[in-house]
Amino acid sequence: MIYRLNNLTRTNVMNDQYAPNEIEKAVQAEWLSEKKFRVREDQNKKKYYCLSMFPYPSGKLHMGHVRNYTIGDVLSRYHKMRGYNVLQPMGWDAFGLPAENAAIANRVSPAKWTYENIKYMKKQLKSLGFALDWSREIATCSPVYYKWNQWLFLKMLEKGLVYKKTGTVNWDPIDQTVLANEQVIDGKGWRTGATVEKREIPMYYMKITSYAERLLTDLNRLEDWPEKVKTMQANWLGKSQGVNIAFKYDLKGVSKSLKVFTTRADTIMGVTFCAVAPEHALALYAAKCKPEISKFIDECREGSYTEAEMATAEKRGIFTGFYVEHPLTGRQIPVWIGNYVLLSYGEGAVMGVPAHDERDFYFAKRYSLEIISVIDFDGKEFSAKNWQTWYTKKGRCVNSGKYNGLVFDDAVGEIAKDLKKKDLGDVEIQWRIRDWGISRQRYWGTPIPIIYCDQCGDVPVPYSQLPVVLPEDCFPDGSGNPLKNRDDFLNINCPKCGGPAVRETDTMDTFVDSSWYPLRYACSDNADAMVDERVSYWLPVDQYIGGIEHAILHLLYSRFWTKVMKDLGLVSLGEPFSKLLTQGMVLNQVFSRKEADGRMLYVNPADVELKKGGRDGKLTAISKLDGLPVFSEGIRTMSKSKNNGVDPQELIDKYGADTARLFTMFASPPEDTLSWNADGVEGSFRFLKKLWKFASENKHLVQSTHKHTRFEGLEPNLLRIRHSIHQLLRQANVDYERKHFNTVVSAAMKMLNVLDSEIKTDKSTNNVDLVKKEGLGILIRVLYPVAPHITTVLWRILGYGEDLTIADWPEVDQTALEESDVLLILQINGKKRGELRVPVDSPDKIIETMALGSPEIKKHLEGKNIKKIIIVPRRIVNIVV
RNA sequence: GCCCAGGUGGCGAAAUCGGUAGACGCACCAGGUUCAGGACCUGGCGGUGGAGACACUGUGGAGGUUCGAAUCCUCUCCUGGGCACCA
Repeated sequence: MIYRLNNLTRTNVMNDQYAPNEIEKAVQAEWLSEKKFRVREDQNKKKYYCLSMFPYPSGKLHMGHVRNYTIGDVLSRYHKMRGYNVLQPMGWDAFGLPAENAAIANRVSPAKWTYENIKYMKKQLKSLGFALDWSREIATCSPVYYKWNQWLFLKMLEKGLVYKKTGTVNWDPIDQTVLANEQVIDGKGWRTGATVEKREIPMYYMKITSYAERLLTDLNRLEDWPEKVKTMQANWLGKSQGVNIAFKYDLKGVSKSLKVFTTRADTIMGVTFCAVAPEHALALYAAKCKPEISKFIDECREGSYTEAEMATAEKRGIFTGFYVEHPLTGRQIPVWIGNYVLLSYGEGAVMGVPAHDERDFYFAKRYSLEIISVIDFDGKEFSAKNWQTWYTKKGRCVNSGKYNGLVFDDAVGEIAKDLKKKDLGDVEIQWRIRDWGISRQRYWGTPIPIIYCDQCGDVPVPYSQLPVVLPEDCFPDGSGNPLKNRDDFLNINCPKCGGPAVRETDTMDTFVDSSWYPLRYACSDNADAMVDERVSYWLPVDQYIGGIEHAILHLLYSRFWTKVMKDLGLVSLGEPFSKLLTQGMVLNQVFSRKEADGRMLYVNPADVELKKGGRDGKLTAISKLDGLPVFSEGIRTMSKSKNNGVDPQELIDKYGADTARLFTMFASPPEDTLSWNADGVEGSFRFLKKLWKFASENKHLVQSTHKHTRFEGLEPNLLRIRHSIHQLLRQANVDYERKHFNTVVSAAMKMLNVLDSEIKTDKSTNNVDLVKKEGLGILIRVLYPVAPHITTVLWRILGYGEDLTIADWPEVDQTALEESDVLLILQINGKKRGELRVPVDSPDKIIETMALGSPEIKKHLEGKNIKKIIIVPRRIVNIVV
């Protein structure tokens, strides 16, 4: 039977116990049938676009989702009550690797797996009662969505913002396939165990580097972004001013130069070697005649290419046999190949100054290269034996000829000037960020709209032929992209010459999908354009909410795409997100075991039992599934790959959505990391039960008290109660604004405590009812954004009003906050020694006298001289002795 | 390795500003209530000493600034996030 909210008669439901599942079904049914959260543009209202990062449809919701979407829902409902026109949409980041992994594991097509997951997770989201406008739902794997990925790709290609070059990937030599970083474990392929190699393949790139300056300066416009995120992005962009320097050399009689970039040109006289990346042309040339160099380069190819890997790997090198000429001294400088030099940073070469760079120092020590100190640190002794952290500090030049005595800025200036005169260098701005490689050698993604023709080369798919539709019935098996075997997809006539041609089989990075979905929600029903005028009403997003793990990549790519769309005249928007809330990760234990075939097995913590074993009583973890031991890997963010997610369904089934939401909000402030532990749920459930009981015991109130709202002549205890309620309301307001929902919940709990226990002791008078009615009305509204179902029912049944979703937010009554006296803390030397209640605004002189006269203070003052007395108004009297 | 955060009772946490550390909950303990309960009520609850009033001590660790520090500064340890193909 479907429970209808309007069928709940005013008396009988309140006689029952709190039954969350029935209440929630009824309330949700009404929200659905009345389309409560569907919104349209309304120029008369302030808009509030509240967006939570859309989920990857991995199968089930996990607690991270519940947390994320509850935060968004709380903010949406709060702002709606504050009078905003609120848009809160939802959709699916539906392309990606896990669908292919599922296909490998279960022989189900990624499409089927994805759509089934979406269906289930949508049901879960609905059961949590989020105020979502489902009419705008999008899934990035749908052709009506990804068509516009392809469309914009082609536009960017026209503008020169997309280009092709080679890039490095992880190559599994056995499966003959490209691996994601996640699929490389300790340098080995996840399925084959083969040592992974770096391989250069052609890829498409988006020119994010030409937007670097704007991405950096516009960070200043993002006033309501966390500082930490802006810092991380600025560091990622990595603007640095330095000097590019050319080291000349002769190759078979041809004069060439090795170009390096340095931020420490002041140390140029300390250069004792140069190092190039293993893929550098000079290295490859050297390898031609020396097999040991060739072998070294091959060894460098082993392992994945991630920055973390490169930075932690042992620094190794080999001499190329070449020398280059120092641009200022003319000295011959040996050129080495270094496994720590990145081809993609600058031109793949660095100058080595072992005395003032830690990495160069250890490299020089290892290969017995010369170490020359050229910086003086206020006379501190330099030693070529052991590294000191101060060697990298800036100081005055020494051992540097004409530059001796110059400080950093002057030295760099002079050196750059001299290099420029010789045409061997100049000051230069360098960025850390690299162009965005978007090609993926995978099936489940947006097809890149390019056709290869023997006659015409790379030909863009004509706009009229978009979208290039991805066949949905492929089954990846882990050994490469199945599109390569789909002749119906592959073979096509060249749009230019009409001759036989083949399609590109690479698909796009899924970060492309998520770079513009916030815009699409404004106009998801428009089949004829990527965006339309509704975007200018809803965007920018007023509040974006998502995990801190997206602080850099997703948010940066999204900012980049928005700027590109602006430059293409599609939107007038400069930045997509006005305010950002970065949710802390939800963590849980990770348990794993290495299987006999070398693969990692992850066991969900719910399936792990901790047993005290052996004589030492040590805890061992046993998998309940097979009775065998598993090992703790510590606590990590909940993820599918580590199998440590917690399915919220059990919680919802047992306690209801309101409790799940309330508990999640109460557990900690949104920005904090949260280690999952469901122990406190009972308390949240108990609170809602207590609220229900209190309301049902007092259901007579609302009808019985007459409408007047005058609170004059209240008894002192009732004045105190009103004081507490309004103080708590004020606190809750502050906490809603600063998004500390845990203390909003505790304010609501305190309100109920105040109303329940303090009034209980009084005889019921008209005044008591008046104060209770007001207090409960405030409590219901304060709690509504967090626990919308129970409050919706109480609001209507108690007769406060029909529709809580649009009720007015309660106002703080300033007169209720007035106080006649205040409690001061008495301290001696900052240590609490007593308390003193004084009338508000007592003069300092009187407070002083009273404080000195208090018995506790007298006792502690014996035999001591008072030096001074500090009075902090309304707080503290500190006597310094 | 580099960049960014965070460390407060047995546990989650609170403390808009540098001004009573531990609000609000969980767990636990004591008592009550109930035929029963995955129910409810009352009280206690950082540590040490003390019968008690109370005293000392206490916000990862070590220093510092201040009348006063969880909060500011320096160093250090630990934990988490990111490091460009997980999303």
